[in-house]
Amino acid sequence: MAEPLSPQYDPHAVEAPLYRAWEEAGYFRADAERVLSGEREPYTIVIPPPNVTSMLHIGHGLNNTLQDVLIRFRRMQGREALWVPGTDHAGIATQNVVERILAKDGKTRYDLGREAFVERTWEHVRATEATILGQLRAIGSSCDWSRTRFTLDPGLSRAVREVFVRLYEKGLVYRGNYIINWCPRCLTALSEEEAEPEESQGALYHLRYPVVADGDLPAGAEGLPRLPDGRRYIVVATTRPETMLGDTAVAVHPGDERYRALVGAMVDLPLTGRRIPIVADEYVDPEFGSGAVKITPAHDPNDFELARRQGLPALDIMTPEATIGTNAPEAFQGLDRFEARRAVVDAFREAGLLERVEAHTHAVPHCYRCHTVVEPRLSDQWFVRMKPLAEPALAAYREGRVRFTPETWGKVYENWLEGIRDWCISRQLWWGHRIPVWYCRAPGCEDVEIVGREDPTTCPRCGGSALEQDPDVLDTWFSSWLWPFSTLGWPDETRDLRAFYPTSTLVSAYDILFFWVSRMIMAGLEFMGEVPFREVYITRLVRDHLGRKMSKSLGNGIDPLQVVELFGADALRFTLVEGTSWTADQLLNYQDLEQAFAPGRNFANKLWNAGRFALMNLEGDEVPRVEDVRAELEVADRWILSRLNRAIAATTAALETFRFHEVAGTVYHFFWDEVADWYIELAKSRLRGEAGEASRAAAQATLVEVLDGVLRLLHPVMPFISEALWQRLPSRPGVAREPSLVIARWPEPSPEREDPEAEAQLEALMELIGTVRGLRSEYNVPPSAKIEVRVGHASDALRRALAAETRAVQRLAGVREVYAEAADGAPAADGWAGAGAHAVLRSGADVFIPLAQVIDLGRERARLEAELERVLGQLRSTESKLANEQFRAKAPADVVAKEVEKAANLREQQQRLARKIEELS
RNA sequence: GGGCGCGUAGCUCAGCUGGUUAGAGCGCUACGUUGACAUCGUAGAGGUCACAGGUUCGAGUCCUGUCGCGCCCA
Repeated sequence: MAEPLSPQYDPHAVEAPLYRAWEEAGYFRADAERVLSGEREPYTIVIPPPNVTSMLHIGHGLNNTLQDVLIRFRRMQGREALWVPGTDHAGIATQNVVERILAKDGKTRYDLGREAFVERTWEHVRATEATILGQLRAIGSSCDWSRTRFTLDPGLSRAVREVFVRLYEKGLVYRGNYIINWCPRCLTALSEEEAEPEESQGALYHLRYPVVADGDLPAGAEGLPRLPDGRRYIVVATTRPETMLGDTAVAVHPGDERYRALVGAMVDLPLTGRRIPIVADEYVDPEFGSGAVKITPAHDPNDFELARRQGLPALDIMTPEATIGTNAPEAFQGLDRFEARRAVVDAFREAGLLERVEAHTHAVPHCYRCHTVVEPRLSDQWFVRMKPLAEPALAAYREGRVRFTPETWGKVYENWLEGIRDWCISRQLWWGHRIPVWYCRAPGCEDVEIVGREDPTTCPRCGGSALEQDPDVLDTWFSSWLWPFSTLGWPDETRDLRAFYPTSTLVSAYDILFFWVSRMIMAGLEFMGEVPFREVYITRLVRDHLGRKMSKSLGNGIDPLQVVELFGADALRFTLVEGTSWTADQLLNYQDLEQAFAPGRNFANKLWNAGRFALMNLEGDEVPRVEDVRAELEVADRWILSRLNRAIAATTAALETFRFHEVAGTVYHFFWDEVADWYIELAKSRLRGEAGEASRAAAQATLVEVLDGVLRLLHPVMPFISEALWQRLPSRPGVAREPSLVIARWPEPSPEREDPEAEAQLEALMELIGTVRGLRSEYNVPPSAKIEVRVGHASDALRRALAAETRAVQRLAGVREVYAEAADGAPAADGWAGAGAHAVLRSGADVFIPLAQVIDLGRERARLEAELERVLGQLRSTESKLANEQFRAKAPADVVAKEVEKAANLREQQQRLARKIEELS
């Protein structure tokens, strides 16, 4: 060993150099040839490309750690593992960020102009992209960096264009004047998914619209209430009174008796001098408010639909900035929509037309990027017809070609697809994929749309060259939905595409299930004819300790790099993996990183020290293989090898079923509770050579074998420390060794190492040691005082374990001498005479510790009586089960047998305890 | 309004197809510098598994309802 290891694990000394070495060795690079030749089965993950807006947060830390766990696991299993990394240009978000930077110098994007602004954005993006990829490396992500992609790369841009053209040609992309979600701050259209509803406390305003009575009162108006001036009026309720300036009708339900006769009549729309009709439509809920609703087609999606059905005009009264525009009365023009609301309400009140105002909570849509209240707006936009794409995506799920874990997300996916609406894909932004559509400006060619794979130069109708490209760009998700195949080279038929598509697993948080996951499935089926991935693992979100979403504005985020800095990447990863739940978001305290991440750091330190101890005891020796010392293996050796077998099986099963919490927990407990707490302790004297060379060699062989196994199991979760320790393990003659854990073989359980007998022996031994320690503690026997222990009625297992591990028992329980009753029942030395502490073990054995000086007979009796009470309680419950004929008749035989055995065991314990109590009386 | 999920120890959470008087980490208490580790060790306290019914030989686990919390969709 070159130099002694420090007693404290220092992740910084280990992580960066190891990562560099792995990368240089090319371990993360996948080879399509090995797949195409049939040599290896592929395992592919495409990263959910982080936005290039800024650095990664802890949620990315979780998501990418889980991907790395999977990819490392499969790589070790011998799959051709490809993890495709990359980033997303994030249209609105990135443009916003750069605009904010410009704003600091008092500039807007218009000051720069489109070209310069885009150039400026590229600068920003190049910097953040590098930061992000660096962060992924820092947490240990084993991505194939040679395949790094960006959604605006030329190749991916070509894919976007190809897809647009194909969908256009199929009639699935269309342009139209529809109502869309508009962000008046970002000044762009948003998709349905990008408008996030938020509960907010608003008001329901009940407004009076006078019915027009030129001469005769219209039929049906007789029952209506009157204004002081005698006019009849109808009441409409709205949460957005300012939109009344754009009303073009009042609607009632056709079956509503109150208004039936009024349909076709006109009302005077207050403040505007306009007259609008009363129409009937099924959409109106007669139970809501007065049963009459105002219709504002240009500013409400439902009203828009109704207006189309009814052939009503739409009157747009707002500017793109959501101030009142020129279609509204002059008095309101220029007011912001919220100012206008107050002004309209005031005007109604003054005119005696405000019936009442009541508090009303409702969901108001907000821009998912800047949180401005979204304004439904009528405008020309590009859409994708989604129904034809959704149907195959539904079928793929229902036929099991794509599976969700946890499977409850499948239902959410299904639900969304069933109610899918067309997707608005145009954005009034500068940053993104320019829409590949040109319009001819020549007279008579106004309706010409030129859509093609190549930029057009002339108009196909007039042959002129007065062409103008659509100024808008495409929704970012219109490029990311192609990610699983565009990153592999599509639309070219590349070898990568053939080798690695469909990918294997997608890991994504639930908040982008609709935005991204579902759409990728649709795109995969449409353009590749196959699902983009076989399985989807949906992660929960990381929140702060108060359950709040982490956000910049709250300042409650956690920077993964800071965690790496403080505790190491392995500690970060372990904490995240261990804390992963299928059903609950993960809470982490940003104010107390120590509390949040210490478990991972402590575990790393424990690993380090156990490894350090082992290495100190192996140094300079040629350690044999376990197979070569089989005859010398002692019970502890056989026990830990058997336990290793179980850990291998459990870890593998947990990884295969995405039970990440169990992956971490299994390795943690096996290592800490069994290897460190028991095996190493049991083996210490042997490793020192106190039990002879053969015993020492057997312990060394076992120790190396167990460390080798557990480090392999640990590697996907804690790649750095596992590799650091594994590299230092001594090589064994006849054992071929991979150059790195990254590409080392994943362990498999070997049936011949299963050893229930050894497990039984160790279980009995651990119980005995635990009991003795408990009694010492009970009577405050100082750690330095060596005591005597007498064991009676020991089971075979315990007797053998005691014989084999006398020295260990002495050390671990602070025992001078253990006297075990012989197999033939001959009493242990001095029998049970004198004052002392008594116990009865589950294994049926009696324990007696002579403690004449410290024992308190009354206390001892009370303790045993409490113990007896506990045993009796269990015995009662067991016996009542057995006394129940239904139980005997209906419960499975093995369950009954277990209860019978348990009862016998408990009865034995009960008798022993009773006898001891009697002896003390 | 429709749908999904959660409520288990002071805190964060396990508990997979119903079958040990319910577990872990952190925190807490007592003791401990035993040559791997005080980022540690040993022992311990701490829970009517939200509540009420039901199914079952048997319910933290399945069903129904109630209360509380959260999310998604309209």
